[in-house]
Amino acid sequence: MDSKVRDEMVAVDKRVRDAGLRPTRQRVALGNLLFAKGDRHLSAEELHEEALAAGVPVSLATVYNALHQFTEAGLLRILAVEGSKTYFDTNTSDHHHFFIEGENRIFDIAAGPVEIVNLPEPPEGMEIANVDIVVRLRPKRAK
Amino acid sequence: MDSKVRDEMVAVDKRVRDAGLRPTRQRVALGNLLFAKGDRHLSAEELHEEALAAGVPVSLATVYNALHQFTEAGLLRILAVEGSKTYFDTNTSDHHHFFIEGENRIFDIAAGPVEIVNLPEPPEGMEIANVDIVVRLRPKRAK
DNA sequence: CTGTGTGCAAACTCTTTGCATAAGT
DNA sequence: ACTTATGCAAAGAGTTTGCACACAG
Repeated sequence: MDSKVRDEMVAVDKRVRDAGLRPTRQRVALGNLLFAKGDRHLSAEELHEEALAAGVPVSLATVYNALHQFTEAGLLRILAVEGSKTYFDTNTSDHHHFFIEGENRIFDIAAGPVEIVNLPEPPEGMEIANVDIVVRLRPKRAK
Repeated sequence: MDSKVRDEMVAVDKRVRDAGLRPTRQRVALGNLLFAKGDRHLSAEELHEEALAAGVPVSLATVYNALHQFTEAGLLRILAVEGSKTYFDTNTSDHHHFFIEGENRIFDIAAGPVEIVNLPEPPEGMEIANVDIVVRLRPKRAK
């Protein structure tokens, strides 16, 4: 194994530990799949399949557990898209998404210049947790 | 029955008819519940309960059917909020939402001045169907 | 060792479907 | 009459839970 990969695994181990979770085989393996390749948008089932494909025989229930624990720890965010499945985003910073109707594909909008103006104040006693923008796309129809 | 209510029911009948749907008792009754009171955010189950409470013994399957048919006809929109339930919005014009974490409550952001600047171009061959902004709120924590 | 995590299967929730009956045009 | 809609119950998808066994500290 080259040193870069090993460093990543050490880093994931630390992230999991810092989140107050035991760095078990399964959690570290899932963490590696999630965090090693940049920003990802995954459902539990997709991650489960990836794990099996990677030779980590983790159960689906454990994948759900890990995803929720990571989310509580701030390592993941849940994406607000309609549809039956829950998607998790490995990028927890403020950024936004394109969503392709019909295909259930999601990808990031480059974070840079997008900005919302004139957002109203939240009601008394509430504060803004975050702002999600979803730009729903459809195939351009022929003229 | 006063003339205003009767006029509303005639209008709903026409909306349903214009959508290419037979104005059956159930669809008209559901349409009235949906459209008579301004903008609403409802799940299928909530609408079902309202219908029963209003003395319209409609089945849950029919509520789902009607909601989807109305959505296809452009009379409703599906809200993009995470969570297991699907919410339907009776306001189909471009507007945005506050979402209260934990309570699953949704309400409109006054449409007026909110604006997004510097939204990137959609990828080749795609066009924007719509843009949803969800502002997630949480209770302000004491200082 | 001790306690937390995991895996399995069963349970649960929300939604959709199939088919006989009822209602609209 | 003819066709489409409805209601019921059962199936389906996604997710969660309970409990015995395994593993990390």
